[in-house]
Amino acid sequence: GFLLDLGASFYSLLVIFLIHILSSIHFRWEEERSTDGSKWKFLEHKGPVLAPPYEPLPGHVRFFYDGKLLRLSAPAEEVATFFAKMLDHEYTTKEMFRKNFYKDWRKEMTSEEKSKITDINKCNFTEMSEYFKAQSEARKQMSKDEKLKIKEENERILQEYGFCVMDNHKERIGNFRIEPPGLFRGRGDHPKMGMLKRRIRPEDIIINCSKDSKHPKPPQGTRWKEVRHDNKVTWLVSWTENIQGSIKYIMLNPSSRIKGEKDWQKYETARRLKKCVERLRAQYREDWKSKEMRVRQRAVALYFIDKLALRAGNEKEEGETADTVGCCSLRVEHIKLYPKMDDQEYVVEFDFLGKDSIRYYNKMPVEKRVFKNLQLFLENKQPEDDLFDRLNTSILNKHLQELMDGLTAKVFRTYNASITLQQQLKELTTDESIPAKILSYNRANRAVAILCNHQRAAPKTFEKSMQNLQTKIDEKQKQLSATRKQKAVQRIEEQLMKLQMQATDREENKQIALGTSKLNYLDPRISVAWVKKWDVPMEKIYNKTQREKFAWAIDMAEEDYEF
DNA sequence: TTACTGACTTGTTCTCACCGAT
DNA sequence: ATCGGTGAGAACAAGTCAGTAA
Repeated sequence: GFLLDLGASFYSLLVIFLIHILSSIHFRWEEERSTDGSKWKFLEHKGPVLAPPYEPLPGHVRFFYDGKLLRLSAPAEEVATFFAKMLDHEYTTKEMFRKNFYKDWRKEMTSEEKSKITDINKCNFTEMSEYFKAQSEARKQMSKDEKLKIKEENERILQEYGFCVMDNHKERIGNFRIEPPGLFRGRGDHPKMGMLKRRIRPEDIIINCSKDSKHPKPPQGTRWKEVRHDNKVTWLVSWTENIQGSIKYIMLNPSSRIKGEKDWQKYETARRLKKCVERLRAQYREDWKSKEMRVRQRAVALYFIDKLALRAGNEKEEGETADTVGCCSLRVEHIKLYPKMDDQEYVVEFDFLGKDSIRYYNKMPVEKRVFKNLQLFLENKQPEDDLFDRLNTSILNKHLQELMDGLTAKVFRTYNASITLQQQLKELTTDESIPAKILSYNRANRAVAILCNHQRAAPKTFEKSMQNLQTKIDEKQKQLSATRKQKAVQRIEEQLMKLQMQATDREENKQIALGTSKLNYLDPRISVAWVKKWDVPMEKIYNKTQREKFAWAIDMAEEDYEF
């Protein structure tokens, strides 16, 4: 037995070794990964591109306070220009925005300015605003030559700062420019809107690279805050932002090995969930009956996360951010229970602001047991109380971790999104023309976007662009009826059909955003397999950037791939 | 147990270059 | 040559989740 074991393990080792060699030739995302948690061995880069220094306004651009001309000091003027640039936005009229801006602006004023400027409503920024509008107009009017110059300069900067070397590969960096100073906007009803986002100096910046690399140089006469060599993290540059006090990073582009591998891993975790999801579902249904309140809450929350693809819902510090919630942080005021609604029983109505203050509104019939539990959770509570008062994301994720290695709340979103795409593609695709297939693909993608509540405001140009398409369709139809020759008829019919598909697609997509799910939730191998199976050109599904991001999947997946 | 930090993913919206129509 | 619509990419905000300190 011992010898047999030895023999068997020798052969399996050999096989693993051979596979390893073969794959390392073709797939850099399958190169050796270390087990000690280090993310790289060698990292060299040129550091960030800093925001350009402030250029004072020309003398003829004036600022008026209470109708009188007032010359501002450079620091006060700079902050004033941030406001002036936003004058056309609705939010500069919001009380909170103006209040926060004014408070931070005053900090930049000289004592003389402070004593003169006492009321933001008496400030007149219109000349500044007009000046910036004229500037951007002038930029548009530049000659071809001038534009080319700028383009070449940008390209040069990209070549110099936009790449790094990580281990044996030259990799594209994601955001190598430091965010310029400006006024913080925030999304939704944000308590900090209008605050000054300060300029980031070299002294604020931490550089991360390997010891044996050529370290990036700070600009003449300055120094970095720190240069460290931490290969347990993937970022190249970091700094602390002053609005929330959080850390911002410069990291690699999604096309990089390190991001691609992580992405792959994410979908592999979701596929492992697929294998045990029925067991987990049986488990939480059982837990609805538990005698422990915390277990029941956990089970109902998990049911929502699974069924409705809700986010986990961490607690947030009050007053620091917009008031938004996810599953675990739902409050009593966010749901309504209807024992009967129309012809359905036990309906739960959800109405709350989720991530980015996007509204989530849904009515869903639930099982009686869930309904009864929800009634129980609501007992003796005020609207602003937590629905799940015995639960938070940490408790939930610890529980999930016990059920499956690597399982967290967000894996359910990935799993449900990907499995939905696969099912929908199977259901919707028919062996018709390419445009018809693409419509089917987009419809499958749409089903996922709806599940994940990826809405968008209908584009401003929507009606117009629908009209344009319709005009084209009408013309094509006329052209068709005017054509006699068989060959030509067929060609025009095809063109017409393509336009009609496009119109349907656009119409159905009016308020749905496909991008987020495509980029973050759908296992790209499903799409790659579909493309191969139905002979659809890859470019119809993924543009250049997406093909780069999903290069690993394009290489890996064959037409028989199953999520 | 809770608070807090750090690293990383996910999200919307803005901007601008490109391209076809006029 | 110019114009306007459009898609891609940039910008940057806002989540998730693990780890550590209090």
